[in-house]
Amino acid sequence: MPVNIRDIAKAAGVSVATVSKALNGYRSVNASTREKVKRIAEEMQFHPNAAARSLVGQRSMTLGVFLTTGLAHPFFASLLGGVDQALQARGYDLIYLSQVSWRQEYHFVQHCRSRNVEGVLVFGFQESDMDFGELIESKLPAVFIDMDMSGSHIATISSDNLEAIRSVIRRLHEWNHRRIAFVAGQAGSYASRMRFEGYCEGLASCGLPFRQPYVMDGDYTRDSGYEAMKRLLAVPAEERPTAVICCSDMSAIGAMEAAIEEGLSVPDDISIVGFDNVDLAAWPVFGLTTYSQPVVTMVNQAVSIIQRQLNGEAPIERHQTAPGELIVRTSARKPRSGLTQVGNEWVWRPRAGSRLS
Amino acid sequence: MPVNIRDIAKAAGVSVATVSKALNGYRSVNASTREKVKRIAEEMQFHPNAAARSLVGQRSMTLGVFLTTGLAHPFFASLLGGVDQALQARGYDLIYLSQVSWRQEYHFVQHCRSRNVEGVLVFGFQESDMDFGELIESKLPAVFIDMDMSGSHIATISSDNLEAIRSVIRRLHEWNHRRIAFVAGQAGSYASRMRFEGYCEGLASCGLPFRQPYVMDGDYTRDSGYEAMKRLLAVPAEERPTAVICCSDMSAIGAMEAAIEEGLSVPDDISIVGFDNVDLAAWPVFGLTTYSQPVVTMVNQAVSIIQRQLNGEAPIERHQTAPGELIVRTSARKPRSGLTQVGNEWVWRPRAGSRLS
DNA sequence: GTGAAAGCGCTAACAG
DNA sequence: CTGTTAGCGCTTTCAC
Repeated sequence: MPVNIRDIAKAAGVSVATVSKALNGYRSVNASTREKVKRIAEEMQFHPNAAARSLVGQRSMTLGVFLTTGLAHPFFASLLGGVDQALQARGYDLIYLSQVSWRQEYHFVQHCRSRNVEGVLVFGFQESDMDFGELIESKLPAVFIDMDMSGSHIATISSDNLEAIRSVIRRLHEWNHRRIAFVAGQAGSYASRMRFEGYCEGLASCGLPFRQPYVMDGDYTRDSGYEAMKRLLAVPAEERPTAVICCSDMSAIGAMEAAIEEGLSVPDDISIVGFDNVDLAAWPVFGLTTYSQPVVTMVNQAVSIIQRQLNGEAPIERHQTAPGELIVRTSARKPRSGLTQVGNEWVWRPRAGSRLS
Repeated sequence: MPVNIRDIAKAAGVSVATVSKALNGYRSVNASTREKVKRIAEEMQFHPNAAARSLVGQRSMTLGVFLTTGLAHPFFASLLGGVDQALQARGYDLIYLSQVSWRQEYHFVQHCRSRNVEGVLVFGFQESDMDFGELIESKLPAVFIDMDMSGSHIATISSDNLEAIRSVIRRLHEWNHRRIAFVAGQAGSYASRMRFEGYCEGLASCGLPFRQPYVMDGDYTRDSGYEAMKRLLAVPAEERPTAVICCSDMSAIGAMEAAIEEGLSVPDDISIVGFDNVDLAAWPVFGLTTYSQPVVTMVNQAVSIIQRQLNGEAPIERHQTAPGELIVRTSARKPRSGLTQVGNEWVWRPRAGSRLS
């Protein structure tokens, strides 16, 4: 049923070799025959068989995407969407390699090879309990997004987590916050580690003391944010943080719920900052002030890296970083009240309860 | 680098044909040689080249997934996750065909052919402005999820939208609701149409009158739910609905926000029911009572249909339907107050405002 | 500038 | 039961 290269060779009165060359834009074929062939191919709706192509050459024009955490977290869904766009623009197709295929007995890398996948993009926050050794040792080009890996054919790309949190702290400091807490992401995840470093550096650069009780474990989920906030508030009012930075929007939302449940007003009593800027963050109920990751840029860089690797081009910047920006909504903002200067210090003042909206 | 069928033929001291047959479980090959070949293949970590395989036979072992709406809506993300699981279990790979590839000049169907995709799964609520004609006319097996299509190689599968809403209404009726409103999904989407029918039938079967002002347009988004509720409440208190059924969880959440903003308590003043049971619905802030779609069942049915079609098996049930269930949380439940019987009728009684949580 | 032919890795006749 | 062989649709030398 589908038309193949021989059909169009026949129609154009040339050989299959010429057709192939013409279609692939080789300069060795006469301009006029090239145009003719192209025109006929167009007319006959010819589309080369990808299997045949990848069988002979190496180019399968497919990239694999491996999501360690699945699609439940909206940020990764949006990353996947971005990857799709980037690939589409370059004529690549995307094959979705789920975490299910990551079984000891199966061999992820072999799967990629058998599919002639040209490279893989890996993201998700489940890093610690996965073994990427085989992938790293293989010569399969891979880009890890917001993960910390290294190997000869491996690159990583991330938003500038360090500077992100530093800038958030600077901003909070400008807004007179002096007691700033941090809710971490999944233990062992690179992003969380970097953001924690940014937290420490940010505090230092603003001359604020680091206080262990202001650092909470988490795992990027709503529930972890909720629990973290409950614990943060379980101290005398004057010791409570006035601002909390969370490693994800989901945990920030959980934190917000907990704060409100405790009768606090956000942001007047306590400011909350998220990370990612997922759709949810913009909902009026949440109005989350959050650090927006440059998804499109990151994803485009990732795909470019793989392409350059495949073309054997210039030495690759092993670790690339892209800047995002703080989106200020209502969960953290220049305070109108709540923080009061007492002597030399800004302190938190309990206020009447208020509503989410 | 990767080992091929010839390598293992050599190692096993047999011909490539024998290896191929052994590996594909043909009964015509001696049990002992079969085992031997399999063992060696295992040892040498042989994985057949998918391109070669799909070039010769028809089986590419890939299914395409076409998401008309992208991944922003969490329900579709979870459907995609389900598809992935189902495919994994059957040894299929999933190629993600985004809406971007749906350009007039490109030809979706050709793309599938060139990739030797064995069949496609289509879902998303953007039906009206897409032209599936080419796909339907092609002999490419396709299953539409919650969409209304027909054609010789086309099947559709959906949750039982009609009965879903009928059952919701029955339940609300048991809970003494008499004024039940409906917030539609995207105009022209099959699911929304069916659910509206269910709404009408449900009302009728409970002996409740249909009132046009209780039917609101929508498009499955939070914003549309919010706006719909605002309009529903813009009437004298005694005419307001006491329960609102929304065609998605997102719009239900928007509706909830609007109700609370108007000083109503959910569910004491007004009950809200969603559809889909996405993760968000279970969050305590929302506590959404919602109709849970049987994602796993639907997706498995969809994949099975395609497989049977490929195997030329039994006539296919053109339209399959799967039952879901109402998940009762707090946004709608057996009322504790708020609705009061006056004479023969239950009426809504304004109450003091309350909080989301 | 063009074409004949080899071959990518595999499966499916067909012979033996 | 096993092996030989002819392709699947394409790209790529290598002659002409």
